[in-house]
Amino acid sequence: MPTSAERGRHVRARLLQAAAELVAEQGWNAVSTRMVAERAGVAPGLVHYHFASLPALLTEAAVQVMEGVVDGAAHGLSQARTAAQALELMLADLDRYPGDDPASRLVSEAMLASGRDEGLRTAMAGLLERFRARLGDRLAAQGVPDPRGTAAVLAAALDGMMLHRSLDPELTSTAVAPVLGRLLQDGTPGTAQEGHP
Amino acid sequence: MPTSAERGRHVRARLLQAAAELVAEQGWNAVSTRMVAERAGVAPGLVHYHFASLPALLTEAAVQVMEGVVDGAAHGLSQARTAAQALELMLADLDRYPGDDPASRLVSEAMLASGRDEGLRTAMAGLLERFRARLGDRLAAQGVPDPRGTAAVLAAALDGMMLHRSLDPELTSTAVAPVLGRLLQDGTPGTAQEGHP
DNA sequence: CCTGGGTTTGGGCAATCGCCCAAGGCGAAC
DNA sequence: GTTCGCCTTGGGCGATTGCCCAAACCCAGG
Repeated sequence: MPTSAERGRHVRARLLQAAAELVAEQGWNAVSTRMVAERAGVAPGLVHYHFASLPALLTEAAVQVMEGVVDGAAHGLSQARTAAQALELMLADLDRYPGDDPASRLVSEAMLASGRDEGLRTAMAGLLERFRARLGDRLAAQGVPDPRGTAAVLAAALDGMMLHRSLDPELTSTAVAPVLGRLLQDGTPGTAQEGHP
Repeated sequence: MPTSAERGRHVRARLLQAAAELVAEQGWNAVSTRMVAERAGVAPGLVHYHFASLPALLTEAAVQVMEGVVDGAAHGLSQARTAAQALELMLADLDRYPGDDPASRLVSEAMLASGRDEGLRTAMAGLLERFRARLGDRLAAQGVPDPRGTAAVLAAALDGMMLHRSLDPELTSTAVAPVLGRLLQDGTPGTAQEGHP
């Protein structure tokens, strides 16, 4: 028999999940408290009992989902034994998040909303930094030149391709794999200029 | 002395510009007809005289701005004489659109809104295709391998870095230049796998 | 049985929303 | 001077918004 406090925590979790779904479907600032309550199957007033405000609910919901995405990608990455394998695993993630699925949209919506919400911005910057660090460590272990800078560019490229994919479904992982493979090669002196701080 | 039709066109143009500014500042679906009218300095009712609906106004405003961005970048690109120069020009554009400026935000907002607006989606897909084609032609003329695929990845990487830059200001053009430079080198057989359709 | 604290309900508040429309302003054509 | 057509105004419509709150509810502890 669950105590009332436990039932309350369950309702809170359902509100968070409903909020994450709706942000992905309707857009960050098209989500209303009543929509969230309806999808969660509770009365409208409950939203402001469990959360201080609507932005606070959306921010907590987005951060929760994105932590799962980053940790999932980083965990898969830790099993790679070569640079090519790491790239292959990252592109598998690109297929898991095609750009028009709920998780991808949630991330994109949060990225834009972070420009107007300071708390969300710092939370997301922390997540990005964590992902870069793990990816950079993996690249360094494989002897990739400038692992830290390469990780930053690679992370950005993945995010960008996620966005572009919804405009061009042919931007598949097999299409971009040979191009990105060049990123992981040794730099040929003279062609690439120096200057990374 | 401007005729009334000419004054009408001028008001229409002001509404478009006000809409573009507000989408960048407040987000796609946080813009209201009354906000646009106020910034344009006209009565609220005028919005629905010049435009069929609010989404129609926002879509036309966004497409207009993005055409300018793409044409500007493509035009600058056409002056490059080497692959390294082309990369340099593209990174200069990255500095022009740091990710938290009005134009960058407008593009990002439109990219997300395109998932919920069919007309906007096709318009943006056309713009992306146009930019890729020009970039691909330029890369092909410099002997870059797989110019078409490289252009697609490069365009996505630029968009992604634009987004990441607002989370990490240190992601400057000088930081990523040496990394991206490797993309333009000849592929070393054996390291990059085949498979581009 | 009763009391107390956490949870839940549903309605109320003022504000804002997209869209509409009757009415007026105003230069061009006659 | 009168008529015509485009442009413009400001208010009104019903619906929806975030947030609030009095009251009911539920269950464990005394």
